[in-house]
Amino acid sequence: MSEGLPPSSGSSPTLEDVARAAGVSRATVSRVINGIRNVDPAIQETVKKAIAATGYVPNQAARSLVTRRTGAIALVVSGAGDESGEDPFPGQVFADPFFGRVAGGIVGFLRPRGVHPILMFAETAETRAQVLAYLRQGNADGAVLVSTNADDPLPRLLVEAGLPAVLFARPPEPLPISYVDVQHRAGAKLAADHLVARGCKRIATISGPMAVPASQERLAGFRDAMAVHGQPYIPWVEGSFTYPSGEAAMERLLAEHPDIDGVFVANDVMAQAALVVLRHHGRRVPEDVAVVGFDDSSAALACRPPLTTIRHPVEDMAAEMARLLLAHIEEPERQATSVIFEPALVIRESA
Amino acid sequence: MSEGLPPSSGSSPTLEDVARAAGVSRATVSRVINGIRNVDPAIQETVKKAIAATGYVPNQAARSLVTRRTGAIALVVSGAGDESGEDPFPGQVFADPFFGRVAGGIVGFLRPRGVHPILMFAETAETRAQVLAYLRQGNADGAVLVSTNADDPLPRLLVEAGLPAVLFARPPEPLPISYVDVQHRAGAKLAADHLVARGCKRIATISGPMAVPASQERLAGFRDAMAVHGQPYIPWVEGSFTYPSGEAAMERLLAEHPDIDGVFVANDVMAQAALVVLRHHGRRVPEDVAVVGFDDSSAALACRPPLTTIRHPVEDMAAEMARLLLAHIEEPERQATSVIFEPALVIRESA
DNA sequence: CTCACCACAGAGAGCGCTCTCTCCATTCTC
DNA sequence: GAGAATGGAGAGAGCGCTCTCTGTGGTGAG
Repeated sequence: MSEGLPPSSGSSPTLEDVARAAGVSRATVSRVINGIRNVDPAIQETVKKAIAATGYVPNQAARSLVTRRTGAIALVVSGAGDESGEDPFPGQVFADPFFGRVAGGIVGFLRPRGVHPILMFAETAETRAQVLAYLRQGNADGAVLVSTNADDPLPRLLVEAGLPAVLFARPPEPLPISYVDVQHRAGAKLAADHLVARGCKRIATISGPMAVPASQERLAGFRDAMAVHGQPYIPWVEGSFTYPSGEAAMERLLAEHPDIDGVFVANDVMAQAALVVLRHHGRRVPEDVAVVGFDDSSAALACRPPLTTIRHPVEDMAAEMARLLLAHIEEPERQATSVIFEPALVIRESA
Repeated sequence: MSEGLPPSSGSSPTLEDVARAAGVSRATVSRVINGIRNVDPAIQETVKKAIAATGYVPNQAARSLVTRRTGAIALVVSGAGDESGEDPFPGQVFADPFFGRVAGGIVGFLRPRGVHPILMFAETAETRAQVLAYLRQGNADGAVLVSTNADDPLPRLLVEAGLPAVLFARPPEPLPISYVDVQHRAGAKLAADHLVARGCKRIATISGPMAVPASQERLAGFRDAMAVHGQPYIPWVEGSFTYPSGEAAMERLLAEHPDIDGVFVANDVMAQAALVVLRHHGRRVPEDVAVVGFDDSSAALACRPPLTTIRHPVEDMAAEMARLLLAHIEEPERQATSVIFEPALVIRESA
């Protein structure tokens, strides 16, 4: 059939092999593969047959070398800022449904575009350097960064290195970098308004860690809205977004304010814990104490009773992050932008 | 200082730039970077200074082109075998704590070795082809595969393509491919023995989907052990490892066998649902009904009461998968091997 | 003193691809 | 019907790196 020798066995066929099989030049095969420019339909057909016959697959490394694109992006979970040499692996990160939703949103957007995320963690100075080096080596074209810590230096490092990156949540320090976020204050206001509308009189709140800007916003938004309702003083305990911290916070709240009849908890995981503590103390939800969470994560549905919460469109936000990142990669001079999402009240049974 | 021109601004410095700055050849710089062979210590020092001065970072694409290694591996979650053109993105996969543990174990092992996993999903014939093409293009050196479905064709496709791969769980059809697994039968026996030792007399079980070999094994192991204890007939309802299926299964079990006093549930997520249903029906756990789960996932601790369960060393298994994969990449002719882990009973409060 | 040997460093050939530039054959314009 | 414009294909120069091969100076053996 073909007059060329079969491609040297062992290694896969190259463009050259296909070109020989099709009786055309390397350049023409390349054009057909990349679907560009003017190639005679008949020749196109011949080339496609040759590709199928040889079982040709383009070599990504060779392609990247000249295009300076890898078609991969890094999904970086950046964190605690533990500056010791130690590098405790944050296995629990994956356990958080929040991370799962982010990953899901990103993969959902990228997959149809043939881009796949490379999972990376950066907890220490050393691993941050690793991430930076990894990107500068051209292993990925850019990064989507989910920072769990306010004083994470990675966003700044990425900007300084001129690497395309998009953040989840507004960076604490002003930085020319694109990000997506949700209107935390507006969400907290929805919770406050709902609790007040329900008739709750003695309302308290469990916040997230004050080191996280989102926590500050939710707390401030909640307080502001409650002040508008005539309640400037709100009992408040700080949690850390984890289940145990939610338990502890709710216990403390009940001990200090046994008469509360409504609680706004800054995320669903802590709210789930709060529900268990309330039941344990014989409080009925929502009859005795109404509870509103934040996030509308899978935890909200696993709660008994199902949790009334503030929907945080994490998947959409994650998809938007991916979209912004691809845009920045495509157009390096593009200005940093922010995309802010609207939260929404989701009424279930806990309030 | 250096006599060469500064590297052309805009693009990053190359080996050539460093070589010029150090006054040596490209080959020598390459030797220093890769830490091989005999290079005069004085020259080594000069080269290192030049690298620091120029801010040189090796280009991974160029390196991959000649070494035929990328230093990346694919973490593939392969699934439902939905052969329609549709490709419903399995967002819920991430919600499953099991997946999180696998990812955690793999990242924990790979990260210190500078390897990062590329997250991929393969649910349809089309996406399976995508994964295969991705690997053949040399985007990753091999794959670690977590299959959620028994008749997943991907393992076979990987073997046929001669791509290094390691599976989580034994493949249903015999295949020359390495895998890790746990002794499901032995784990189920631990559960059976524990329930019997507790004094349970009317024991039932909720299994996983029969399409999954692990589910079959757990059920068979449980039945065998119970038969040894003189109870050959065990009420049984099939679930699908999800929370709602656990709810439904427990409801049905209670309806059909209201007098049961012990249940073995084939995973923790369904056990969590079962606990809620039991409480809802006024059954005390473990006083009225003892419950044993399987996996020892994060769900086990989130249960009230905390779940007695069978520990499935998922993280260790995932790390072993990664180890095996790197070994196969290193040594392509290596024989396929299996590594089977021991389960263990973890006694908490539910039984 | 000559020769073999070793330790190093440089030269240079690719790895497989993209993309510009060049060239040729048409078709169009007047 | 001559010249210009245009569609379509090939030639060839790299992209940045690794690695083999070659070359050279210094050392030990005979």
